[in-house]
Amino acid sequence: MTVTSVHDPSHREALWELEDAFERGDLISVFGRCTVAYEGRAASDLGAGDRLLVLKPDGAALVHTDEGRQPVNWQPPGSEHRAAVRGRQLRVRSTRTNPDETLTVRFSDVHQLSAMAVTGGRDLTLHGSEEDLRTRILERPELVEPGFEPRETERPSSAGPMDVFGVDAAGNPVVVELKRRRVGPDAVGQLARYVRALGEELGAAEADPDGTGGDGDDDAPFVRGVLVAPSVTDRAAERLADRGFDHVALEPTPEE
Amino acid sequence: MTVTSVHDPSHREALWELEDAFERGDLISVFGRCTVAYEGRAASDLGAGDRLLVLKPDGAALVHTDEGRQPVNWQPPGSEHRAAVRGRQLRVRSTRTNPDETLTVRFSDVHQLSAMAVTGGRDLTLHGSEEDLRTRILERPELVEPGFEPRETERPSSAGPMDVFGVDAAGNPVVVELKRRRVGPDAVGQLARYVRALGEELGAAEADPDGTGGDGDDDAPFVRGVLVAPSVTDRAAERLADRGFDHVALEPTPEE
DNA sequence: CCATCTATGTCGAGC
DNA sequence: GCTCGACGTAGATGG
Repeated sequence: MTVTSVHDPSHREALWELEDAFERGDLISVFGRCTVAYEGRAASDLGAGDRLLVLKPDGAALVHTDEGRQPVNWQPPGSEHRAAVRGRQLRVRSTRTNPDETLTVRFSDVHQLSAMAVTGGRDLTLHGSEEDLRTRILERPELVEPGFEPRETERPSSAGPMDVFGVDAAGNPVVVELKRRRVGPDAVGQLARYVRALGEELGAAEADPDGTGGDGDDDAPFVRGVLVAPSVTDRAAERLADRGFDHVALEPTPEE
Repeated sequence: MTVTSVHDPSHREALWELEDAFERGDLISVFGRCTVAYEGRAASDLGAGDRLLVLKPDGAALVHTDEGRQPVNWQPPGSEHRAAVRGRQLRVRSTRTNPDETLTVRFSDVHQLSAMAVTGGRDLTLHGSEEDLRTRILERPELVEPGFEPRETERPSSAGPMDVFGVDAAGNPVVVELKRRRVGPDAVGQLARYVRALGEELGAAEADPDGTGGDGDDDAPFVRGVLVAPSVTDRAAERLADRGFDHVALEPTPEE
């Protein structure tokens, strides 16, 4: 069987099982009454209570209570687990370096300990990401606006690579920033940096406060900024308006 | 006993145990071979493999593999768990609304199922946080610089509340931004927004590129910006220099 | 409920 | 190794 499990073990029994499981590289879960101490980037102490300790063969350690998605205490992958019996307690300690951090779980009672050898099945495929949004726009540029022509993705600039670079129906350069979900003002700032960088590179006017457009008399092209996202916060909308940028409401995947 | 646990249960046995545990409000862990499907803000599929499913009475659900601190799939607190036998599979589904999200775990084999009633012990005390840093500075203002006098914490401004507001030995207003660890350029931008907001409010010059100081002839006070953090990245240092701000190297807790 | 900010964020990519 | 930006970020706090 791939799973070993003991119910209400003595500390010494639990220690044997833990050390065997460490040796085998098992995924381990321990129910029990414990205190938890953490010392590292910060420091914390947690009084006695019933909790679930998960120990992974890659060094990750998680202490979960009955609430929250987040563990109440943890140690990242790359740590080293050790266990020992200290007096009336079973001590499980997970340490790592860089930064130096230690997580110590002291069990007064171990109610249940299980360990499972884990095999395969790490092929997670996530849909609806920013890449899906880019694909969607490259396949159907008119979703951005009629006449839009993508020219380049991840186009380099002094402000970093812009998501999509293209031209509009009038031939103006367009910087498109993609966000897979509702965005705040930070995304507008990011878009503004790309637009400014491209404007400087092309020797163009960055903005057009008069609203007279850049396709007129002067030769310098007017660089437009378009933010593609499902929606924007109020403050982001303000900043878009300030900068003269456009917002296109678009989901990373088609509705239904 | 506060813990129930079954080894290699039939799907029907596992279903009974799950429903009892839901009823009791237990913290549940399930080892088994399963596929995972998520549909909501994004969507994902995960092929068959051995994993650990954790179900919490507050509605949180976590699917953990043998690697990583993060669950490979999850559902936040506030979701509702349901279980059913569907053909040759035990299906555990966790759903929530706003946004509509569904996590479905289909077990072909359940190796081990445990459930524990959890009581008390949620009194986590965390040290070394940003609040500790503020406390430290208010108690010993000279750590910022000789003659510094804190006047207000969380002082409101049009750019939001600033961590600490005070005056320096020369009487210049000082905005102090606190960070508990090494910071990047974003923190400088935040500080700059506060300094500008305060400058506009006081009708003062925001910056002093000439380095002539603001304690001289003109009446308008010169608003200084000080970033207190253990250290800063190179790019952050550049931006600090550009803006004429100061950096004070300080840990949230005294060394040793 | 929405908007903003912090985090022992975690995680992955680029340098 | 460090830095930077994204995340189904989570979680807390204030309007």
